[in-house]
Amino acid sequence: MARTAAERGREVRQQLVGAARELIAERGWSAVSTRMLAERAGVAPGLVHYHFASLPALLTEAAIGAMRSAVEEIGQLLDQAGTPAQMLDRMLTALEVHTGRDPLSLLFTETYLAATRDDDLRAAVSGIVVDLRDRLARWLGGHGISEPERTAAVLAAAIDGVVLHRALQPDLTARTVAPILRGILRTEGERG
Amino acid sequence: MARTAAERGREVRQQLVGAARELIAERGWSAVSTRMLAERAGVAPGLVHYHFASLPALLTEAAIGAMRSAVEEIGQLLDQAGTPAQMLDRMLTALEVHTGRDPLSLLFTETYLAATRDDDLRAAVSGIVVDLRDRLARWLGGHGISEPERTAAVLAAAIDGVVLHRALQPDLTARTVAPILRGILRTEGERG
DNA sequence: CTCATAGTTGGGCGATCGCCCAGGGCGAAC
DNA sequence: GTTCGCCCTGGGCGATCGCCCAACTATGAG
Repeated sequence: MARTAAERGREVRQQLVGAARELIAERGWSAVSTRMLAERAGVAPGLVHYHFASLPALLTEAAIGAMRSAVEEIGQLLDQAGTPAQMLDRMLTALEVHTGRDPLSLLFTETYLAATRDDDLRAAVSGIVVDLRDRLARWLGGHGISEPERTAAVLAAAIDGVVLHRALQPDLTARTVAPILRGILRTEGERG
Repeated sequence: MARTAAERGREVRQQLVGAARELIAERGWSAVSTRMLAERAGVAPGLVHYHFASLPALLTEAAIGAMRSAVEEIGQLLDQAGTPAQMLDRMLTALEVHTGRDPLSLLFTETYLAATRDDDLRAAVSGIVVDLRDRLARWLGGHGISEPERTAAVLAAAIDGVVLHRALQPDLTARTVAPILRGILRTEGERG
């Protein structure tokens, strides 16, 4: 088949993925319908099931893709940071954009929840989280933090928790959280 | 009206609330239907709209009630704990029951998300979280912890984050988390 | 006993759901 | 110029949705 038609096809597919990311955040994972997706993407309703095997398949692809991109961004942030305290500050500053009610935050939390009800999604999300945790642990270990694996796990969870709470408590800013959360990072010499 | 009939009515209403708590956790907030609720509660479908103004009203009452009970339990836990470290241990031990995929954990996270899309629910949830945060802050302040308000906010968020992550990472046990999270608790003398 | 009232029943309303599919458009291959 | 194959259209399928309501039961008040 032709370049142009195939290209338009790819573009439609990508627009559906983008619409899915928006709508999962706006309405919630299980409240997204095929017709809503088509309208948001500006395409005919039938196209959803042409490009994707099912509605869950589209939602899963959209969510997993977004999570992979986010982990990649955090990975770059790690490479640029010098000290652990600086890393935490940059991480929280980057998080400042996410009010907890922004599309990306909500998409992530929705995906966590949906993953508890879908085996394929759970495996994919779990893999991504483990990947991030391991990268974070390696970085922490290389910068003198004791118990890097457990610290990385708790730090990742705490940050997600802050985003979750921030949706309801807007005063939970990076500036507020950073000094407290820094207590998690203990160097080898210190004693907790 | 009679005692017995009124009592049976109250009982039916309570069974619907209980069914709502189960089903929100199992299927997700927006995937709970009136017919599912009636079947789970063992009552006729029409009763849902006899006892409750709407489906969201039932879900909201169920979720808010569960959250209030949980906060009350944590309050009692605070009264019984001696030192901050002991309090954290007891809190995490109590949390051990919640695998992150248990009904209560999922109900809470579903409620957080639903609250971002419903003003009434958001106001109610926000009030409960603030209440818990304040009680925790008062306790921390009274036990020599510096910056009790911010510490309480971060601690509450971190614990919710751990529960969220535990749904996908079962190895995130209380034993693993406690020593790291303890770093958040700094006494007045210490320097972060 | 009669009436009023609260609780209950089960089906019906229009709308929407996921998914499907017959058929049209259209550039590439030959 | 004909054929092929991919992309796309839009309506239809049965099921389910939230909500409603006329009719029925049961029980305390008069």
